[in-house]
Amino acid sequence: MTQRRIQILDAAAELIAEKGFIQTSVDDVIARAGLSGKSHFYHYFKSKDALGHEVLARQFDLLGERGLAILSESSLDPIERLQVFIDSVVAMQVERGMKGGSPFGALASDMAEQDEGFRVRIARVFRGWIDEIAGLLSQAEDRLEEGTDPVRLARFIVAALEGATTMARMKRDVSLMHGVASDLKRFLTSHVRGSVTR
Amino acid sequence: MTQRRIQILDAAAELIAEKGFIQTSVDDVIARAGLSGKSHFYHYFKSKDALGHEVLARQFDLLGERGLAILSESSLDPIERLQVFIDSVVAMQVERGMKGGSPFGALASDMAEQDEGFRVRIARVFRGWIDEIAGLLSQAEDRLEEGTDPVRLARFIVAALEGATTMARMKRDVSLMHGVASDLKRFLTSHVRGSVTR
DNA sequence: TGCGGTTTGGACTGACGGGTCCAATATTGA
DNA sequence: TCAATATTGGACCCGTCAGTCCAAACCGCA
Repeated sequence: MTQRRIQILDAAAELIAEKGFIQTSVDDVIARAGLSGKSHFYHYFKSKDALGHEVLARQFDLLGERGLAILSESSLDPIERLQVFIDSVVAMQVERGMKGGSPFGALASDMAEQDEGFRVRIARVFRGWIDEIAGLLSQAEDRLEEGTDPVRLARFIVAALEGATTMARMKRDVSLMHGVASDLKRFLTSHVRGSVTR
Repeated sequence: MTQRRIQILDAAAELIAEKGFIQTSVDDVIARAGLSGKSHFYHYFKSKDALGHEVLARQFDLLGERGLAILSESSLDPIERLQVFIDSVVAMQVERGMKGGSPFGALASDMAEQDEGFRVRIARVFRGWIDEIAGLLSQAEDRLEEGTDPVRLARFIVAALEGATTMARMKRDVSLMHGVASDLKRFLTSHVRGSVTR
């Protein structure tokens, strides 16, 4: 029951990451999940869109968990944690062989165009990450250079990661991903008081 | 003849920017371009994919022109030009009311998934921008901080702009776009010798 | 063994989209 | 003016896909 739902969600997540939402047919999902018969699928999900929304929500949870695990690793100070976090986003993308969807943007960019509900949902996901990172930066606020706005810096970090992932995906270029990430970390430290900017 | 082709290309570019490539049907294009009858369309284009490729190439040319006009504005020094350029990317996105596709990435991210040819083409487009910007940075190499790699910096700039556009589109947030752009300019100047980093 | 319900398979429907075809209409040139 | 050629309109074909429906298989359970 719930078992099966998860099976379907996993299969769908994979396919959506590979081909995009529109390009993924319900039949594809069924095949990948190893069910046969559509009624089976429609027994668990109201519609393809409903599935999409759930995949997105789930993806967010999974990334959130993974991100949170790092972002709350208390043996490191907030700034270091953030750096490890950036590396882990890179690692996730490399893992997928540069093929998979970005953190969420590209994965879901066609979803966003599909209906307004998706767009709002994706926007919320971005917001979630930004908030998490901004929270971490705030923790280290006393170490930040005068006038550094945590939210703004968080936005920049997420934007750069998002863009790097999209570009790396298009160019199938792992080194690009690494390059941007390390520049980003340097950018981050340049906002930290007393650290050597280069 | 060529006139009509351009009409079709313009219509298609609009629609693709709004809805994505897959979501745009040939009938949509025909309606927007004011033709009636499909044969008319197929008289000018071999297939929908062929149209897509041409739109992409054209978009690149148009952006290239616009970008080049700024990037070669000789009354400003290279670094200033680059800053104006960043602003103009922002302006383009704001113009489209945060709806349109990013410089190209999101606009075409579903294209990329559609067929390998698109992906390669989009990758080339990114490369074009990076090369242009890197060239400009090289011109000012003597003013850059020791050890700054123009290509790498150029990649970072393009990635950040790309990501900012995607995020801004999802969140329908103009200020995000501006924020990232100004942070990016600050990042840029931090690589220029003797400039005040903040 | 036989009766209730649930799970499963897969045929089917209807809409939509890409692409073709051909007939009608304009356009050219002699 | 007339025929040959280029342009136009739109009906049509075919494949795909979301979503429905029903019949068969499978389950307890008596």
